[in-house]
Amino acid sequence: MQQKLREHIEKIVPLTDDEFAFVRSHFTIKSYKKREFLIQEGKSVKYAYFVVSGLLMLVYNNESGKQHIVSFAMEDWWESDFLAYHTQTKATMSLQCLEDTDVFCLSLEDYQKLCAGLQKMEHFFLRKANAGHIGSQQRILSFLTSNAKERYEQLLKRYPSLFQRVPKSLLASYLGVSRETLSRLAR
Amino acid sequence: MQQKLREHIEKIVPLTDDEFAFVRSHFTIKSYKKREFLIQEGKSVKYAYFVVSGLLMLVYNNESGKQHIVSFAMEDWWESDFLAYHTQTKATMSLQCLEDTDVFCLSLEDYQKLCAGLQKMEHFFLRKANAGHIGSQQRILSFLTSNAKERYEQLLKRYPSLFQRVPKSLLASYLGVSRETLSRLAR
DNA sequence: TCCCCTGCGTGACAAACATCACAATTTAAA
DNA sequence: TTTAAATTGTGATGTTTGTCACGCAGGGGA
Repeated sequence: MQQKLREHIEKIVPLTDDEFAFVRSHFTIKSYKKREFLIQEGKSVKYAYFVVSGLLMLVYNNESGKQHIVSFAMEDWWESDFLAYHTQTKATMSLQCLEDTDVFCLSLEDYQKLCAGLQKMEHFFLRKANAGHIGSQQRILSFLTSNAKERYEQLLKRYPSLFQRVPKSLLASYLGVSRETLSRLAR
Repeated sequence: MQQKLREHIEKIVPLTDDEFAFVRSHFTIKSYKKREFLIQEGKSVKYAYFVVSGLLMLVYNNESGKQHIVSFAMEDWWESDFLAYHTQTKATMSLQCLEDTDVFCLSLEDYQKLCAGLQKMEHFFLRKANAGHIGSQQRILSFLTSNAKERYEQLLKRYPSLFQRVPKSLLASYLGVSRETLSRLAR
């Protein structure tokens, strides 16, 4: 499990054993069962999470109780309600397990200590944040340029494994269409 | 003009005069006229830009020539085709002036030198990247949760000045609706 | 001055999509 | 095993939005 984290970081910045020991000391490990919540709307957000195995969804529930999936987080992804995390405010979104999931947890304080104590890690997180920003912008672009069917096909192409792992109704909620429409598209 | 850049950075990390001189030495200044391009689709992306004054739009043109606005960049914003910039590939988007605009330009090489030479600046860019990521995620959320009219009202509320500064057809293109639909909504 | 281009509004119609209702099937829990 | 809940497909219908067409007003350049 440690190894997973180390390999992930070392794709961007190589670490000595001592450095990794330092990094490692800032994280805690937790395991969650399917349907459990890592973050609940309205509560404070203690951690950012690195997914070792399993699958999470980041969900926003609007006033009328409709759920909108902002993101799926699979193996090797970082996830949190980052707005609430960084500003230390209450979560507006929830982070929930779609499968049994193992994560590394990083508190904001440890995140800051880690960045301050090891420039490599600040660099690592900068790269991750840039990638996250770019990824979100691509998703915006797909909303601007593509209709439901095209967005569905893009998702299918990019994350084929999702179609085995999550119900179609959740994919619809990620794509921004009703489950009925998605069902009719997938033909 | 220098002062603008310094104040912007110092909102996040305080700098000594020497440090700012070091920072400053990595940037060049350019001025563009309305309708000029800072980045053109298909060409390489030399710089990330910090907007001192004026207004830019980041645009994606699809195969059929329809234009989609990914982002407006006003005073104090950083903008580029960040995917092409960071990966040193050809631009898939264009960055164009909507008003006469003054910018600081930062090449990727200078960006890397700046981050490596002054941890404060790596920290600064990390904060900016996180903010950018969070901002994009909010925009995704507005696509998921809101119809055209609601997105229009959110934009109106958040960036009221845009309505004086850019034609409605471009706002439509940012919101992901046709200019006709926007025209009918705004009543 | 005249003219052309841009921006904006609006009517008519078509396409995309949401919603409601119901049924069939699969999955999970008791 | 039995029962309840979750998942999926599909028809009918209404709403939202896009597309095409047209007219009008204002501003800048020849």
